Amino acid sequence: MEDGEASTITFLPTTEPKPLQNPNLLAKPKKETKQKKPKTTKGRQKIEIKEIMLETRRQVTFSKRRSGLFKKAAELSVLCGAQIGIITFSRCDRIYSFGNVNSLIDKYLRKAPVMLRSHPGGNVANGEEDNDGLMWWERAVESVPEEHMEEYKNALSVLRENLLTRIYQMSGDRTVENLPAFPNEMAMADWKLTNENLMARNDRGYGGNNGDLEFAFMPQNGRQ
Amino acid sequence: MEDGEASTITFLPTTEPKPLQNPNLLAKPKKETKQKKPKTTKGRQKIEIKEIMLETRRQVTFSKRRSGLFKKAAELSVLCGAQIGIITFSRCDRIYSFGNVNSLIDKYLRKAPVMLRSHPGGNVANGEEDNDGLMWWERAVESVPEEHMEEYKNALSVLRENLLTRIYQMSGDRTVENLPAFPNEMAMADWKLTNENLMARNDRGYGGNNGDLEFAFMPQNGRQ
DNA sequence: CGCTATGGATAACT
DNA sequence: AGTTATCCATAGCG
Repeated sequence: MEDGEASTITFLPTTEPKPLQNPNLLAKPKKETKQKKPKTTKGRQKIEIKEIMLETRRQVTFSKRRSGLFKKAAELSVLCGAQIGIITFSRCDRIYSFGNVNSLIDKYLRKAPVMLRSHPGGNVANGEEDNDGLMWWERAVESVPEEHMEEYKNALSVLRENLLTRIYQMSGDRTVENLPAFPNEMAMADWKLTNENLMARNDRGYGGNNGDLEFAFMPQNGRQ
Repeated sequence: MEDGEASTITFLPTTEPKPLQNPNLLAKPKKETKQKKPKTTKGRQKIEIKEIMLETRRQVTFSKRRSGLFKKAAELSVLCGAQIGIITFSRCDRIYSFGNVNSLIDKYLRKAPVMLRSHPGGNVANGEEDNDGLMWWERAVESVPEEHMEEYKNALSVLRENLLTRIYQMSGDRTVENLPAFPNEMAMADWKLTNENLMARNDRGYGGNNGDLEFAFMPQNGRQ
């Protein structure tokens, strides 16, 4: 179960029970015992997209729709070869996530790296690496020569500060991020903007030689 | 536009054109001009959930389904008062995101904080704060007294290292995170697991006094 | 990008 | 949890 071989769950067949017969005239003989039931339920009605006030109903809807959302995400991922991660916090702050969120967060943060304005000598685009292939911020403090320690500390301080404010500053680019506190109506507007293809970002942002040093969480070698 | 007041876009009305008439007997008189069109298109067929090989078709599907996914997410967010963030990388690594991803990443990372095993003196759960209310890692390097500089540096080094490995170590809890490289079939299995309510995490993880120091990106005061 | 037919998600009810 | 009737997302085409 360590490498996610899905063990015993049959993931693909579950989506495709595949009666492998003529797909038309699907005489679904389910519940033959009570085949006569002209109109018992009202079926699915249209509901208004507004916060559900009744607690129980909201929880049921949350569970159902979350399942549906994750299923759609899985389908999209498979169909289009995309990586998708979803983070969901319920009202009472229970977290439900889908996909390899950690890896995606890593990738996401890497896409819009923090700019380090001061760092010890040179910039990384010019190949200012250590001899063991590490960027300066990856090196242990002990390996920094004493005469560079001061600026190293400064740079590290800036790095740390950038890191702390990272999350709140990344919105400078073309992503839709200017929500005040996500007051639950903004989601629609968010999707509205999203739907308008406003958030497509193709900034490579890595390996660029713009002179500034870019910070990335993890260069290449994920330590598994 | 700084505080995300959504400016001129009319978000709610757009979702609800709301004919505000009797919702039944919706005689959709669309395209009255060519009302006779017995069967022109084959409509929607069932497709197999398998990677679409034809490039153009895959892109179209990606666009359509991504829109649908984001719409569903928005609806879920509004209906249930949940915070939802989606990160999507297309095959060619274009990123599309939904929701206040930064804030959610912050919250997500805070839910399973990095344990800092060594830091200068005391642990934060015991209220080891600076007099200006900052945790030690938030303080500038310059404010660290000289006699503590050495251990400060060590701790900062550990912090940085933890930060780098953060993303790959967080999977120790009950989240489904053990995907090898997201090889595009795992998504289904992932959703399968998800669907089984295996990823509900109610670890508070914050404010706990387990003796270890917990690291959080940003304690409380997001700088706007 | 629009249209249409249909598969599938799901609100309401057991 | 299971069922069903509805509604909506969307595959396949202009």
